Amino acid sequence: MENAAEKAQESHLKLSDFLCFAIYSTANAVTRAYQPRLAALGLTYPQYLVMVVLWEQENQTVKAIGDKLSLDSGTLTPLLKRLEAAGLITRRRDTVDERQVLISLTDDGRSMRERAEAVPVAMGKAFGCTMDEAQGLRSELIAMRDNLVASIDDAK
Amino acid sequence: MENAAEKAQESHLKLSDFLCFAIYSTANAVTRAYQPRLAALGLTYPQYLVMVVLWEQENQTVKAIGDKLSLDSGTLTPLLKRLEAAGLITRRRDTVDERQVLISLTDDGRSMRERAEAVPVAMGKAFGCTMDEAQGLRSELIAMRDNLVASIDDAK
DNA sequence: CATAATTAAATTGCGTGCAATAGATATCTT
DNA sequence: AAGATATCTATTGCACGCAATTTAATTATG
Repeated sequence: MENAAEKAQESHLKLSDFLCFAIYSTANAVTRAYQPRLAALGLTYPQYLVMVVLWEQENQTVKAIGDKLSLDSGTLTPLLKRLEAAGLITRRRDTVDERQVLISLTDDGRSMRERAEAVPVAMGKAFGCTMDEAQGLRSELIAMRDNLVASIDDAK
Repeated sequence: MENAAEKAQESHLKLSDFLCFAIYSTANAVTRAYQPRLAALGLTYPQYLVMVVLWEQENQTVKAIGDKLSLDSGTLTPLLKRLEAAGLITRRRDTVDERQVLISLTDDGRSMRERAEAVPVAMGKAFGCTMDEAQGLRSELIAMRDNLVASIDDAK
């Protein structure tokens, strides 16, 4: 038989209670769920996110894309090279500030947007929740994410 | 100028994408936030999850751990080998059913639990939400994850 | 104006995730 | 009992994420 102290400890380390794990495993499921819907486009989920960002606004720097997606150049540089190799984007140095690399859409990349419209429709159904639930959940997650990010420097 | 149909598609596209992205970017932030808190233990976040599962119940098969964490042997086998190399677990074939590999804790792995108690406490603070909010969010995410997983086979 | 500090992107190295496959073992079917 | 089927783990290959470092270019500072 366990004593009270051990029970209290358990309540902290129970996997089933972990909000973190819920976020982690749901994110993995999101990536897996996107995969068959993106297969026709030949995109991975992170690549799709970059395309969404570029469909919203062309001609962005790597830095600007990274800020929007919270990804650094270590992740983006090879990913963008793959999108370039696939003929969807172009990469060129900014002539004004040569530290920067400007990412633009090719005609193929731009025209893919139409075919991509079906993806969020299918995913919306897959989530199986109402628009209101989705909005509520989204704003709670963003608030939590910002709290987490703010806490990281303190913990170092 | 866009017509009404295009606008409707766009707004629907953005909503569902943002929920997916909120989950995705929050999960990335979770991993980054755990990192400094797990550094003292020498664990990555997925490794920590495996240890939590084993602290709850010793002597589990790779399959059982994988079911609880929704990870397959392609992810777990190398991860478990690293935990073994770190002296935290042991791996041995089940003599009754030799397809299975049983994972157990070493004394070092078992005793790490005490030091790990501080981790969920620190993370709880980092999330910056009440227990009730966390529980509510957790159950919503799990429900959504299960919907997503169920939808994957349909989409293939 | 020189140089120190900052910024942007690329590179390196490591640890996931996961699809696809292989190999060994166990179970089912007839 | 024999062959087909299913299960479990390992392996291979690829694409992230991210810390740490490097290189090049820009800006700030004395």
